[in-house]
Amino acid sequence: MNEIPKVLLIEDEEHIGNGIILNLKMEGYEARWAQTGEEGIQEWHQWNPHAIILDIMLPGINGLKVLQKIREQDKKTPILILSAKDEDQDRIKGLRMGGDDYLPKPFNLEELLIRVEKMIKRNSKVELETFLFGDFQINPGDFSAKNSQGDSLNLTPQEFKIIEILYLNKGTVVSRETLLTEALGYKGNVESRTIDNFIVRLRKYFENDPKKPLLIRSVRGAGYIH
Amino acid sequence: MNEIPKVLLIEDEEHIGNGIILNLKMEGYEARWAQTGEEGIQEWHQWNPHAIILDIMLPGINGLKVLQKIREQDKKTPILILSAKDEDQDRIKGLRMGGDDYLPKPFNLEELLIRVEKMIKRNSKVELETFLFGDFQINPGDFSAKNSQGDSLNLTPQEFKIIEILYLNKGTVVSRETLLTEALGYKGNVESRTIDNFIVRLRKYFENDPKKPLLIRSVRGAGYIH
DNA sequence: GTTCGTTATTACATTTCTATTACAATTGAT
DNA sequence: ATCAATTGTAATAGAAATGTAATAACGAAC
Repeated sequence: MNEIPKVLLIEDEEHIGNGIILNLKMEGYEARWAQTGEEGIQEWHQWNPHAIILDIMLPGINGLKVLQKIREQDKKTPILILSAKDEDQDRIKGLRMGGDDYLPKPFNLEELLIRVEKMIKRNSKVELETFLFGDFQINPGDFSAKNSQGDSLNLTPQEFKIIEILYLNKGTVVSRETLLTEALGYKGNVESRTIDNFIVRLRKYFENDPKKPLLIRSVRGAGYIH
Repeated sequence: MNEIPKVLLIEDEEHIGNGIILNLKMEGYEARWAQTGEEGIQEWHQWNPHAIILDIMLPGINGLKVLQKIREQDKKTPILILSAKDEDQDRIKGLRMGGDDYLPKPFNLEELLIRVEKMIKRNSKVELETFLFGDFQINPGDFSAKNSQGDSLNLTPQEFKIIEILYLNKGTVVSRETLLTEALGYKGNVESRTIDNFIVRLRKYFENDPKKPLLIRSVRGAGYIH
């Protein structure tokens, strides 16, 4: 449910493809690689990526054809065109046919990544700021959390609020009472194990060893600290 | 927002400026020309254009400074950077600082115009084009939907509006309230199952297994996400 | 005004989340 | 080591959000 941006690369050359895919993944994208136009069209349709990097020079079906085919049905997904030719007319043709951006080969990898990032950003509403809790990236938009291993889970609203408060008070102890009143709109009766139970659950989610918690530690007589 | 798009050019060189302004006007834009950075910032502030073409090499205040200044206050208006230098690092710096596109001089005028057009288009989300929702092609003209199996159905206006909003917010959660107010001009009373009922119907249309929805998922406590 | 298709409301079922309870385990003071 | 206080945990009751059907209200076309 968490939306890591998905990027589809359509490129036939082995070493270029490997390099791009590797870097996309290092930037935190989900990346797939289609080595032919047909494969690319199929992946686009089935996988529905957030952005496409398309090499114009492909064996078999031509890159511009692929572009055309995709644009017939899908005007939205941004497409970055790669090409060995830097001729004005090629560039113009590519852009006219629905490419969103154009990068001539050889290209600078950093620039490619920036352009991909920009394409994706401008196409998706600005998301709420995610934050890091342990090695989980927390997304306040949909209460989802994802780590680098690809584990993914959805928090409930209350679970999220507790995490958020702990995060906002990182390094200082937060009392049960604060958590009860701030996270859940609570009135009296602080003598309950409600928060403890949430903490148990959250530790199961986020701690490597829930029995020896590192992220959410108890401070006897005071509360919890992150 | 059905006005003529306004384009601001910030460029010191006489003949280049004349050429661009002339062509922008021929394309049907309203175009203004600022010959210095200061003037450009002032025009941007007062005139509020839909897009800005900015030459990095300016006398007096530096072009990157102008970019920075504008971006401090305005993250949205697309800015196309012109530069005599085609160095990777300049390009990357310009993009990093908030430029939306980059065109090295000398540039092809037609390409400039296409890029400006694209910047403006993607910034104003007016879509009367068909779009893909799941494996259904949605046609905003008549609210019809078709998939590759040849199934075809007609949405009602409200159903379409909801689909459209979900589509335009792909990847982010849309609250019931938003759907209620945006899909139909709704006032109060968000405590209604109206939206849920629409969602039920839409899932029956579009989901393979409406009981395990993939296209329109619920996010408890938040809304729906596509 | 009647009919038909669409949208809104209501009531209730279902699912999921939260709060409570009872008790176990741990901690720190003595 | 013992004891009291505190924290951890499982089971489960209770609450809240969502799913769904039935039906009422509405509005356009006739």
